[in-house]
Amino acid sequence: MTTASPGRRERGTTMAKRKVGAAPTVYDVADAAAVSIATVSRAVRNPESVTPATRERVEQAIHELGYVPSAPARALADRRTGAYGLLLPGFDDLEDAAAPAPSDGSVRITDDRGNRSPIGGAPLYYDEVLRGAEVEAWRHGAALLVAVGRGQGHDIAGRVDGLAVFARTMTDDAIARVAGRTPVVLLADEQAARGIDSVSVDNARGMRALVEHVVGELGIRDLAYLAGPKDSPDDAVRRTGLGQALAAHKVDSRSVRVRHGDFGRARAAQVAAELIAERAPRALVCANDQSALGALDAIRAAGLRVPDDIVVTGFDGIEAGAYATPPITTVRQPMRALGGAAIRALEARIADPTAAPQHLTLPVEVLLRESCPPAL
Amino acid sequence: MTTASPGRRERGTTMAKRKVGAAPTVYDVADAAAVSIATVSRAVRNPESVTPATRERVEQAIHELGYVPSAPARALADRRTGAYGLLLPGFDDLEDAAAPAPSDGSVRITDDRGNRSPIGGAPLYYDEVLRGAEVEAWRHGAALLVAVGRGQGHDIAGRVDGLAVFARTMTDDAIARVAGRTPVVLLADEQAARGIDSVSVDNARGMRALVEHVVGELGIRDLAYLAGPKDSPDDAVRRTGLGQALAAHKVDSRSVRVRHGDFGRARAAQVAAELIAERAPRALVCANDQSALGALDAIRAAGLRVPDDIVVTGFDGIEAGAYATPPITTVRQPMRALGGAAIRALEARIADPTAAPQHLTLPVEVLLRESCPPAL
DNA sequence: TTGAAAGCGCTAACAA
DNA sequence: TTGTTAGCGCTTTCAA
Repeated sequence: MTTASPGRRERGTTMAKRKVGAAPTVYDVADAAAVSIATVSRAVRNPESVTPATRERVEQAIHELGYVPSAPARALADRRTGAYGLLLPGFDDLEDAAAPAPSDGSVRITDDRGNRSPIGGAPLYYDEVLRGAEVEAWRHGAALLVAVGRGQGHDIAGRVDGLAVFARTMTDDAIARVAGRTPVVLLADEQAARGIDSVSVDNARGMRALVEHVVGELGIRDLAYLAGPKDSPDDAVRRTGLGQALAAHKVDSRSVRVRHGDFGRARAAQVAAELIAERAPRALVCANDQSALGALDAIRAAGLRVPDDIVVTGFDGIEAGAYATPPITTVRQPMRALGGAAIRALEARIADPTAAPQHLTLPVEVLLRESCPPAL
Repeated sequence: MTTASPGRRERGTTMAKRKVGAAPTVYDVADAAAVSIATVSRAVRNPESVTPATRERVEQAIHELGYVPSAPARALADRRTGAYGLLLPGFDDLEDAAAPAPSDGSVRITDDRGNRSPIGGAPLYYDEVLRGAEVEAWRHGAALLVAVGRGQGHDIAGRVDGLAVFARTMTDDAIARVAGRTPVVLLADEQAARGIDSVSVDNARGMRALVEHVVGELGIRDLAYLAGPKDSPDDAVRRTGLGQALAAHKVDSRSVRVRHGDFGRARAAQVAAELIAERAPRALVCANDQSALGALDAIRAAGLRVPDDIVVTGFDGIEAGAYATPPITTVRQPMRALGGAAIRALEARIADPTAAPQHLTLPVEVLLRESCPPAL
């Protein structure tokens, strides 16, 4: 090292020249305000700890230089990043962001009749959770890092003070590893009996309340259930709620025909059509809204009316359900609240690392819409 | 400072005891593998630069300790954070994430008939952009930080290597300030004539192609336009496209009645009803999908059929449009691609800070659905 | 109230 | 190939 190397020592001198183009640092502010870097730090973090005059000078310098504190430097010194991570499940169609295809003036025209390019309902759900989490993080002065699950989740573990992970986006193993290093909260995982904090939604009670409405209020006892995939935990808990409602009203659960779909609209339409061909139930309870949309298709195709001939219910509260014809009665999940609660759980865990694992269950809400008749 | 202070010097000794509970660092790995911290760093960053034997030992130690590099430390040394920021517009209803309302066993039942609790279509749009951005960031080994616009955007400027900002989420002033410190790309801002990079979508051409289909292919010359708010830039460019299509087919644009809505479904239904009461057009071109949904409501209420009596078109490609009855012909925005392109623009800007401002316009796609009859 | 200086965990010269 | 060491920009004792 020869001469003009701008080592830390030299930066403090009033003569130090700031490298042009580089972002201003505390040293630059300190120089400009003729104080030490410690004072700059104090003026920023704890304005009361410096005299008004000094504070004024520092603020002035900060403004003139356009100084913004370096988050990494702060994080290193603080030993906390001030950021939380949210790990979303990945979908299979993540490739199309790659195609830049700049405009050459032509506009592609696609015949989408028959709905060949479906859009899932799931993204909206995650988006809402994300917003809830972001807002809550912001309230705590923290930022939110998002990642789409690619098994590991490892890559962002070193970037955050805590990680909220959606059920089934990481292997249990990977979760255990990460949880050993940083606080983790499991989202929407009702099976979360492990020693890890979790926040989920009361699927079972939601379905129970919905079906109790159909059976109790509407007096319908001839039901069918359009289920999700056989291995879906979500479907399982919803079905539990269904069973409870039936039991509460002394409806023999064996009288309820159950058919499995895949949570998708198209498959649901097929399954519902078969069910109706066999014999139309008075009410068709669907495991999710997408399935209910499919059921609507099948019922319409069969020349029957909703809710006059068949009452239909969904689950989730997706947008398309509200816009369907008729709008679908459903159970809305508290998506924003879920995201917010996840961040709060992380904060709590950081505040008390030794507390027993917390498992929070958020309440859902039944939304009555036109696919059910008004209470009799 | 007295004795056992684990200063940096001492950490390197083989006897250094790691503070329990704290995340392991390069020093811990170095101790365990009996190498220097530089070697650990090399083994991690550039495995080829160490001998296989050393690499093996280091990897072993890393695995045993569960070591994950500290992103802040890396960022500080590298002078880059390895993260990009995405600033989303905030909605007005951001407060409900606060209500935790833990389950007390009750489930609220709300009568939502008449769709009193609408969900906007916008979130899906942003969610898709977000995913596109996340995937692209991940491809580049970077993380994605999201923030919901609160005017400043200042808070995350120090956390990222570049910031993608949606139009109208920050004041021009704030953008200029941030842009002075870190690369910024404006999203979906077709007015972006400033010296800042931008990526937007070809709204005008999309609308033009859509209307050319209606006029040219379907031979409809009796149109009405259901516009958005009078001050909406999005609406303005779409209307430009409309005008171009009309001109191309020699339809007098004064013959096209224009009514302003607010991009929302309810208002659109009112406006469309008035329009129809006056005189039903053969085709109703709507400024966005939500408006088209409202138009559908009004047309149905008027006892008319779509597309037999009136052809309806939307814009955006939201999910609900595909699920409407009938499904709505629309222009789909390349949302994922938009997010991906934003990140790529940021990378390009970082690679060459002095290049002239880039303005990229992505092509859209027309989706023909049942609200338009098949080409004659 | 202010300043000096150590140290947060890592990278990258430079030396060996 | 490996080790030593000087920072990266900030916070925080400790002294003055």
